[in-house]
Amino acid sequence: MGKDLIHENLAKQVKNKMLSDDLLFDIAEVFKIFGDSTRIKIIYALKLSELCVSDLAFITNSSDSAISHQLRILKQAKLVKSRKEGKVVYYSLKDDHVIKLFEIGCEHAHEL
Amino acid sequence: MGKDLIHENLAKQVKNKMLSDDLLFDIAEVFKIFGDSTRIKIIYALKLSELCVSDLAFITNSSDSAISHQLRILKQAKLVKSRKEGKVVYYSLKDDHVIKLFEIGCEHAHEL
DNA sequence: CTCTTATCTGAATAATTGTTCATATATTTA
DNA sequence: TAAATATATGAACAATTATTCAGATAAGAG
Repeated sequence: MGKDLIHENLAKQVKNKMLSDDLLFDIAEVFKIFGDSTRIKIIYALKLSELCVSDLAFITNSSDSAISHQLRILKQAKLVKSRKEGKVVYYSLKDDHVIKLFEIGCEHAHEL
Repeated sequence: MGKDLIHENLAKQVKNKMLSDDLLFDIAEVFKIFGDSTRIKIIYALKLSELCVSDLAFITNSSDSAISHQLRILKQAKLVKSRKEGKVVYYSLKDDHVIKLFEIGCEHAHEL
């Protein structure tokens, strides 16, 4: 027999309706990407304009290296895309989802 | 003189338009809360129904203690609220912002 | 070709964080 | 009052992660 459940029926019903662990994990992963100050700064900056690594380093007061690392993470998460022009790599937001997510997070933060 | 900037005007313009560090930090904090599998499971479960600690522990296959810790974090972040009825504490989502954020994150995760 | 510049990368470090375990608090029941 | 139950809490531990530093690529300039 299982543990005593206070609201057995309700709890089992909810458990049956739960999304798959894989999907829930992926959802958490998306949010994790947004959950870092440096990356949020990058996202907000890219919301304003396409920018290269050293621009972003200047804008966010970070090192080129730190920004490059974070851009790799953002790119792997398919939140930004890049194009190369000579020595310079230009980054921009991949789609409107990113902007929507940012804006709703922003609204919530305002309501603190 | 400052560092050489590749796109001096553009970078300075964007930097001037940046949100305050405090606000950007708060935005990142909101997302950080969503960026954990256990908490995402809790949020999704509470989207379906008001639930108590042990219900959530059962639903998420976690210990009561782990859930209690996470609920404290969610409550401090003003994402959930609680009411006490005897020995039992019932948790629910605080507002629709939480649901909206979850759903957009969900959409993006689907598009992987 | 050589030098400089822009970006990237890997390893090391420091800091943060989620879970567990033991225990505490609060409330109901016997 | 004493026992049982639901939840909360603090410390310790393990795992993850962001940054730095040194150095590696890649591309243009001289």
